[in-house]
Amino acid sequence: MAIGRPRAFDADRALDRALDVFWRKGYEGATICDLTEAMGINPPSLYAAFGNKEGLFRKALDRYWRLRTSLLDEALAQPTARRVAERLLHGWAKFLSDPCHPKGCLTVHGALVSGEEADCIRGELEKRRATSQAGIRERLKRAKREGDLSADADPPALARFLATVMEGMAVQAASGASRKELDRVAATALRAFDA
Amino acid sequence: MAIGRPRAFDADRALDRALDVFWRKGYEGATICDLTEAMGINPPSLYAAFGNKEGLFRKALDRYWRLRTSLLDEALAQPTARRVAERLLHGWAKFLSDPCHPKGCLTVHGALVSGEEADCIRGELEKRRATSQAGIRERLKRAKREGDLSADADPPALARFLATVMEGMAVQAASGASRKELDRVAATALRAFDA
DNA sequence: GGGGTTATATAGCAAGCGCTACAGATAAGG
DNA sequence: CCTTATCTGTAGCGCTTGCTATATAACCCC
Repeated sequence: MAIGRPRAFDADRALDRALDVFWRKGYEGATICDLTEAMGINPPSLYAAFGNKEGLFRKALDRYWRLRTSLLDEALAQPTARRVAERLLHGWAKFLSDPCHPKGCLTVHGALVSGEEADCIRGELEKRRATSQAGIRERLKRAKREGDLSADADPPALARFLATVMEGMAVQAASGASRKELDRVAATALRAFDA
Repeated sequence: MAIGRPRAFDADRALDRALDVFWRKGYEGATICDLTEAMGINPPSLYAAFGNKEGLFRKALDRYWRLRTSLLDEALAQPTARRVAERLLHGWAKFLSDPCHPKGCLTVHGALVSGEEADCIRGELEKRRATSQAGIRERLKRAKREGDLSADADPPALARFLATVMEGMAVQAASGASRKELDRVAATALRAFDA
């Protein structure tokens, strides 16, 4: 055990609470007061454990990203491009409307608008979304090489399309769209694969 | 001419400047200082002319909405559902990447995240996006009645799909997507109509 | 020119922001 | 026990926010 007075809260649990607040309010919308209240601690404990607001956000983002990445990986592991797209969009619909956590997508919420001080956060989120899109693109390239995607298909364009639909679905979810409505959007988008 | 000292600035021009700031920074990201600087006036002039920050935003939003509505109306006036969707998405791609104004869509930017005080703004923007979607839906219903949309088509689902793609495109545009990339997304989305 | 009315510029308010100094509390090592 | 090290709670710092009190300037009507 480390020397000194031990911390009186569970850092992982506190991080989950912080993620919930950021998820609902965005990076700038979440105040230190909101966060400490949700985490059940006082400001000095927060700063001692996580550095500052940006550090806390980055650690919470890592937790969020694990959720999102597992979703993505599961989809990319499907055997065909069509199955990948299906799993991606319908899994996303389920995720966005899951009652266990706030509606919408943290990276989309936080990435759009900000005062100047949050520019680096916006950059970070943009980077992560680009990474996701690149993962889909590479998977579709492979599908084309393997022949389960037609020879005249355009993997980068398809990947961007899927990423765009997912981002749009996040906006819809944040505006109150239901699971059923999101699934219908997903099904409609998938028709672009059948054409 | 009204009695009293005349105002020394053009309210319409000032409103355009304010719109530009809100468009780039969002409702909360735009400070009174940003706004007054861009508008070339001092705070008391702003408050005398527009009430408060929220009032200024609503008036700027009305200007923005005129741009967006004219785009929508032009698309909805096309003779067939397919042509409507084409015009909608490609017009939107052009709009989002127009170098004459900031990238992205004001209603999407402002609508996602906020501190509590901006809740009513978020509600207003949600309402406007819902209105747009409803306009598309009604046009597609008409197309179905008129027979240029197949009998098994689902106008509400198609309208939601189009709105979702448009919102996703706004996110992409805000993240730096080019006109060409957005047009390719639009083209891919349109394949859902051909299926 | 004087009175009334409205805009302007300066300057600063109260409130909320992210963050921290400080003192007290709780542990380990001696 | 005392010392050292770390965490906790209170209280408040400096700064920015949206907004405004006040005094002055510019216009119309008489």
